[in-house]
Amino acid sequence: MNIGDVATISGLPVKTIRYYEEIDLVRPGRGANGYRRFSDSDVQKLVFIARARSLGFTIEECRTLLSLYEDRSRASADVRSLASDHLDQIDVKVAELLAMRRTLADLVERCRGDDRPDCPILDGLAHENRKRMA
Amino acid sequence: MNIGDVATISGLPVKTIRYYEEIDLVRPGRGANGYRRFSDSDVQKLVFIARARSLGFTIEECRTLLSLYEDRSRASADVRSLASDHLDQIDVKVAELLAMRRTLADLVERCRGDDRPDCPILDGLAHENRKRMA
DNA sequence: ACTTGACCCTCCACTTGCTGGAACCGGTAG
DNA sequence: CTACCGGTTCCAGCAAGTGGAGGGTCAAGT
Repeated sequence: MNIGDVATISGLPVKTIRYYEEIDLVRPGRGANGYRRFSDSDVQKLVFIARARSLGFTIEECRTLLSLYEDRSRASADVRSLASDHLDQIDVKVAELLAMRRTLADLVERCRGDDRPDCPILDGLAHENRKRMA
Repeated sequence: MNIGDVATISGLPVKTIRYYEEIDLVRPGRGANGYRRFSDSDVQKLVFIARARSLGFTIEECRTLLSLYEDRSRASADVRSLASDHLDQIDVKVAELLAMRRTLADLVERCRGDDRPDCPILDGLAHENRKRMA
């Protein structure tokens, strides 16, 4: 299969697939014309990677997941621990974002947003503003 | 003030402050010895930027916020719209992360995580898995 | 006066995960 | 034969810094 078809199937851009080859995530063969030839298992891998990436795993984590995927004698505990570490990281990120959201929403709410220069948002950014809770 | 003191006050790494100068967010003067000399207003700006960054504004957004900050005749509506756009972006990001979280948590939960190779996480990544909702 | 150590300087390379473009070759249809 | 789509390579760049090499400066202690 040519790279374009693989892109269609996996949902990954052509460029990204070439990049994944460059960093040795996949090793497609080559046809006589120099075109990459992707086997079914290459395609499988790319689909796998695309899913893992969409769940927020880094490339390195994907590499590890792939090697576990291909290791018929892996322990599912290894996979689980990788995944649940990642889950924790997601939770951390969500918490950070929600903290930002709270602060920012509070500032936005207090800003009239009219044509006058007076602006609690800028004031909040400029000065330590410990807001009184409720 | 020297860069180290500014770093202490703002909480920004020295390297980052130099980087901010490089991209023209601040323009400290220079002493005879070649050291950067930060005025109070430079420090103010950096504190401002540090806060804005910590709320997730990009550098370019910070640049805009700074110019609004320094524009005595700005309309607070401009600031408010920038901030509330950013708020929307945060919401999008949170929603994405929570979607990931749901999927991943579901996979993790279904994985026994023992020393056997059987693993719903890897299976989920490899095959389209439409999970039955409760 | 000399040395030590903490600061400061510049410049270059690297990070993550791609994305875009230029310049070129292969394959097929009208 | 000419389009035109698809494939190839390589080079550059994005955000937002971080790390290190290799050097200059300043203040204190001996």
